[in-house]
Amino acid sequence: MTHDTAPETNRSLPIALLRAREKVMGPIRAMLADVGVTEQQWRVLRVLAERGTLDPTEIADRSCLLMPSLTRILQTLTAKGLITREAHPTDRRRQLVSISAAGRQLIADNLKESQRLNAWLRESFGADKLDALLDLLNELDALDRDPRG
Amino acid sequence: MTHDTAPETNRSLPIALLRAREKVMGPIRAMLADVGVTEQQWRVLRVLAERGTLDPTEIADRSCLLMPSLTRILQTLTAKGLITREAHPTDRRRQLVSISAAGRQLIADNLKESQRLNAWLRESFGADKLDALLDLLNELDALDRDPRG
DNA sequence: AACTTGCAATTAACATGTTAAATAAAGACG
DNA sequence: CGTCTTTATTTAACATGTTAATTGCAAGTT
Repeated sequence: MTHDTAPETNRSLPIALLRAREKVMGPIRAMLADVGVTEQQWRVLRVLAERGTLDPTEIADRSCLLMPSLTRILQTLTAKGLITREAHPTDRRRQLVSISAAGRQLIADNLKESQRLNAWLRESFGADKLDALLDLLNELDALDRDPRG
Repeated sequence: MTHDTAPETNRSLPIALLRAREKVMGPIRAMLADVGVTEQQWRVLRVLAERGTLDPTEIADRSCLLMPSLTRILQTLTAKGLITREAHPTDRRRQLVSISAAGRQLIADNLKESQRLNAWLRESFGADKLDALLDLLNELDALDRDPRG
């Protein structure tokens, strides 16, 4: 039975990544839903809390969002009062985005639960396996050559 | 410096999964864009080609899509002539969905390129690491307990 | 200065993700 | 048989993903 078919979805990396992500994100989304922010909004807030004031391009890069999505998200976060935006002093094309006090508070309010979920994952899945998985994923992401050769 | 912050996004599993998925999907999306189907439509077609006639609920499960998304995708695929839908013989709530000849042809047309991309990944990333990664992802997905304990 | 090129951010258009509610039909049950 | 509960699918509403086009500004060139 070696006829020419596509690989089983079980061994398909894209789908395996999708399923794994769904497994991990479910509880996090549930937590965030209570506070009224989405997963992506949470990512943006965390990046801003970690790195301080940034321009949208760098936020997009660090939070793994495309610019069009980020544009809308920044509008939403501004409307919610969780971030502030100011003009760049020397380059009028750019903006500078910062997290607000309310934004920091939102993160603080959810930090413990977030850590609890992380801890559960580490225990449940195994710290060694989790680290191995993170290493493999980061290595995969580091592959920079294009598959068109 | 052990002040209480969220973990760096570098070691955040959700983001690592997202980045890895993006790395893998980029080339695949490029291939599919030439044919005019999206990644999700491609997943549905592949599941139908693998397993034959299925009802939407099982398609959703196997292709990792939510029912509302699948509803729209099935409409699109029907309009494109890539699938056919018929009423379930005994249960009028359900449908039976099958891939059409044109759908099979589309898969056949892209199978070689799809396999080439897979082969590139195996070589570039390493067959051993790829298998280890898939195993870890599947194990993670198999965790079924809820983190609310 | 006028022109060209490049970059940052937005907008547009369409597809999907996500949750909740609505529909319709099957099953259970008194 | 009629009612209640469950199941399969769809619809609604809003947020994001994705690609292409657009706008406003910066920088380089002649």
